[in-house]
Amino acid sequence: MNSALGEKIKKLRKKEKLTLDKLAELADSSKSYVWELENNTPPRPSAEKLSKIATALNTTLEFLLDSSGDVQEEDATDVTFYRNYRKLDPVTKSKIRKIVDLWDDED
Amino acid sequence: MNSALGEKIKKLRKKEKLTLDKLAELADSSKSYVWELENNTPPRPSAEKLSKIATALNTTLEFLLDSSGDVQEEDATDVTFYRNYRKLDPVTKSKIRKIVDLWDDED
DNA sequence: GTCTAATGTTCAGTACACCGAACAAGGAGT
DNA sequence: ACTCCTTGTTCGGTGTACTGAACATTAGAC
Repeated sequence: MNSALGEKIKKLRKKEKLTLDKLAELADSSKSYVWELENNTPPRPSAEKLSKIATALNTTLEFLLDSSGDVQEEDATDVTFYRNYRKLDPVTKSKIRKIVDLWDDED
Repeated sequence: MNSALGEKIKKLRKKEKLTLDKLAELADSSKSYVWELENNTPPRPSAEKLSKIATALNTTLEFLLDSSGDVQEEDATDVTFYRNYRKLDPVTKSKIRKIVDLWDDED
């Protein structure tokens, strides 16, 4: 079904210059399974495993699962941005949201 | 391990006034399994299932998996905000990021 | 070319995800 | 009380996630 997942993982792993073994270690997994993820793509991998793999690859689970296109060049920055944003207090958040809404409207 | 996951799902489901059956249907699952998720908490549920459940509950997988505290009151808005943000073009994104960084610095 | 070390691939086995269907417990009527 | 309907719970079975260890391949070094 989701053969894109494997491609993404492999691509990101290469980008980070990690071996199967190393990624497996970082993600608390086994290299054999990481290999299967990249090539055979098991139908329903666990959220925990994928989540660990995602953080090891500096991306998010949501990105890995998203069936939409690639992009990913600035994915890492987007992720950290969101992490920072979420830690802000509600008031600041809403201020930011308003600003973004302005940009979002023109079109 | 993660008994918080079950609690979160149950809480959110009640909040959305959904029955086990309804949530299962929305999330393409079975009520028996949703029940297990809420009570027995299986050790490694699949990312896909949890992801569908997350969207059915208007939250994100990351939030469900996060072992940190609750918050969640404005989780829904945060989520949609991030979804909107990601669709913006890189230039606009970086402008916004700069703005947020300003707020992030005071502390 | 050979040797070695690192990386990648395969395979068999155990534990569990996930489902359908049966069963139990409310709850609202009468 | 009893009936009906909705919701929640239990249980057995099938397929597969995930692992460790064996095996294969590649890449240097000599």
